[in-house]
Amino acid sequence: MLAKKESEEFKDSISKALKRKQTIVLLAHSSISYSGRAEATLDYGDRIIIIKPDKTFLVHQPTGSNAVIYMKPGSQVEISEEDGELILQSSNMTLHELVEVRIKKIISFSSASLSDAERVQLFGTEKDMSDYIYNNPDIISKDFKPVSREEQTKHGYIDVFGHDKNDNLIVIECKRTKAGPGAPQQLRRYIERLSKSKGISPDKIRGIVAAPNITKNAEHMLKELGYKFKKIDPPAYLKRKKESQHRLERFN
Amino acid sequence: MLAKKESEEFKDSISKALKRKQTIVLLAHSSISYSGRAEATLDYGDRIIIIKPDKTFLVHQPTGSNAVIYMKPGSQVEISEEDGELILQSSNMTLHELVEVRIKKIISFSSASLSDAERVQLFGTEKDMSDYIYNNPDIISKDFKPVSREEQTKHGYIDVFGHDKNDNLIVIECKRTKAGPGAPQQLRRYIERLSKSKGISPDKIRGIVAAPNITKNAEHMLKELGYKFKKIDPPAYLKRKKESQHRLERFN
DNA sequence: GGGGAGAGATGCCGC
DNA sequence: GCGGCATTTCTCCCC
Repeated sequence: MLAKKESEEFKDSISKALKRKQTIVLLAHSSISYSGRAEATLDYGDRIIIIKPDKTFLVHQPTGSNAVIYMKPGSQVEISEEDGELILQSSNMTLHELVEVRIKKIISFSSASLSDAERVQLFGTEKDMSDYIYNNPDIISKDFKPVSREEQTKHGYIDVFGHDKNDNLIVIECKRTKAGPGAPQQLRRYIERLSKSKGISPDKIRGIVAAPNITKNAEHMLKELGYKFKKIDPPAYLKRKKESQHRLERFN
Repeated sequence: MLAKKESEEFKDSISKALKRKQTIVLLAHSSISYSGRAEATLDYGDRIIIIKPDKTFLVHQPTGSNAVIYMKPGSQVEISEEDGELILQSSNMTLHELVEVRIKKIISFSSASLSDAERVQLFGTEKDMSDYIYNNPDIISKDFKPVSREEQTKHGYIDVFGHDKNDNLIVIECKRTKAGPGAPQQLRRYIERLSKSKGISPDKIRGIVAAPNITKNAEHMLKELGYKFKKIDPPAYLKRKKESQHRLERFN
C-alpha cells in the first residue's frame, strides 16, 4: 500500500513525464487486467511497466521475452488513485480496448526523453533467399531459367517464377526455416490459380519448395501433389560459413 | 562517450545486479547487432534495454510494441569496455546466437529483485470458442450433434467434430477473428484425411468454418470446396454484450 | 483500409 | 524434441 504522500508524488511525476512525451519505466508490485479482443487478468506480482511516447503500453513479467499484457501505440493513458493504490488506465476508444494496472508498491520509477530515428536492418529473410535463388538458379536445377521474383498474382505472390529448357513453368515457394504443411498448400493454390489463368494443365507446371528442411508430413503432401523439395540453406547461414564466422568464432 | 570513472561504476553496478539475479532496466544511447538465425543491425539511438533474471535480453525502441532485438531466456550476459563504450554481450552457445550492445551514454539505470509467481488468465481464445460451440450446438444448426472437441487426428486436430440427423459427419474449423484462406484449406485437409481414414466419400462430410467474419477470397474458396460459413461471435464479445459492458461503458 | 503472407516470429500442447 | 497450430499474434506490402 502506497502512502498518500508517496502516491501523490508518483502520480505527479508520471503525469509530468506523460505530458513531456517521455518514455516511462516502472518496476511495480501490481495487478493487471485487459479487456478488448479478449479478456485477461493477472494477479498481484512484481512487473515491469513501460509507457512509450507513442502510448504503447507494455507489462512484462520478470521472465519470458514477450509482454504479457499490452496496448498498441495510440492508446490513451490516465492516472488515478483508489484505496491506496495508484491506478494506470490505458484505453483505446476505436479498438474498444482497456488495460488497468493497480499498483500497490512502486519499486523504481524512471522517465526520459528518448530520441531514436534508426530502423533495424535485417538480413537473411525469405526475400533475401528468393533473391539468392533468382541470382543463382543452378542451385535449383541446371536448366532452371528464372523470370521474376515475387510475381504478383491477384491474390498472393509467387516467390520465384520461371521455366525449364522445355518451357515448362516452374513455381518456387521459399521458406527460410523448415517447411511445414503450409508450403505445399500454398504451392498448390498458386499453381491451381496459375493453371486456370493461363489455361495450362497443372501437370505442366513444376512446383518446388525450397527450404533448409521440411517436415515429414509436408514432404508426403508434396509427393502426393507431384511437387519437389529442394534443400536450400538461407543466405545468412551460407554467408556465415563463407566468412569463416568471424563474429561467431567464440562458438567454435 | 562515457567517462572512465562513470563507465567503471556502471559496469560494477550491472555486474552486481546480474550476480544477484536482479532485473535490469537501462535507458541508453547505443547501437545493437544481432547474429544468429539471421543478421540484424541497428545504428545508434536511445533504447530501452532489459535484462531479466532468466537472462531474457530485450532491446526496445521508443516506439512500437515489440522488442526489435532480443535473446531468448537462458542466454549468457557479459560486460566489457572498449573505446569509451560499455559493451553488453548476450550469447547463446547452443543456438549460436549473439547480441552486442555498444553503449555510448547511459540515461538511466535501474535494478531490482522482482518476485512474480502469477500467470495470465486469458479468456476468449479459439479454444473457448470451440467449447462454446460444443456446448451450444444449435448456433451451428438445429440438427447438429457434437461428438468431440479438438479431435486428435494423427496430424493436426479438428476443432469441433460431430454429425447431423442423417449421420453425415460434420467438421467445424473455428477462427476467433476473420477467417482467411487458411481456414478452408485446413478444412479441406482435415476432411480429405478423414475421408481416407474412414473410407467415406468426401461429399458425405460437411465442412463448416465458424468465425465472426470471413474474407471474400476465403468465402469463394469455401463455396468451390462445397463447405459452409457460419457467423459466430467469439465468446468474449458475446459475454460482454450480455454483461451490459460494465467495464467498457466508457466507450458507449 | 482490407487482404495476404512472413517473422530471428513465440508459445502451447500433444505425441 | 518434433510437429502442427493459435496468437489480443505483429508487421509489411500491395491492391
